[in-house]
Amino acid sequence: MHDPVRFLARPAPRVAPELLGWRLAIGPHVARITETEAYHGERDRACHASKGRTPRSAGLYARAGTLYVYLCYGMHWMLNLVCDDVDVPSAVLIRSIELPGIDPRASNGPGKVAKLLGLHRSHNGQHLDHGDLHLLPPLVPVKRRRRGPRVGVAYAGPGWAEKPWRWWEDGFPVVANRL
DNA sequence: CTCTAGATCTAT
DNA sequence: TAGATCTAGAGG
Repeated sequence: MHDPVRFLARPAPRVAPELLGWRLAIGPHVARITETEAYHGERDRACHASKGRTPRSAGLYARAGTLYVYLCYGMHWMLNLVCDDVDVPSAVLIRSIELPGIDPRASNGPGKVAKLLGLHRSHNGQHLDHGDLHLLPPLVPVKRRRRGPRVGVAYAGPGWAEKPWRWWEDGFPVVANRL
């Protein structure tokens, strides 16, 4: 099952751990995904769809393989790969990547990821099948998978803030959670 | 219309 | 630990 879109067409919490090791290709870059985070359903208080379908969250309800790219804190673009079926808001945030010749500490954070890959507003709503960003199956398998709570979602409250929906490859630098 | 908080990062 | 920088979404 190496068709990227079909691979993504499942709930984000199931896709996110398996997405480690897959590669993002755009222009001259081929980045290996080393950290992911899942957001799923309107009940997930950390998900942008927690307030229902709005102009911003609409993309989360699109078909698997759609890109959900949004501006965070007024200065960082976040790349999400939409998952699951149409009308089910579900997506995986790409938190860290590995790029040839680049220090892993320079590519460990969603803001850095988008910046390094040159992603911004115009990529929002694009689809993997028709845009300039492509998802390729793993070449180098993931050695060991680690799991923990999502970052920066304390506002989501009990039950959602601590949900261990973040995964990363052991050995790669991870951004510590803030309290 | 106004206001606030935010899926961050960097420098201090 | 604070400041940069901006916009979606809620409330009036």
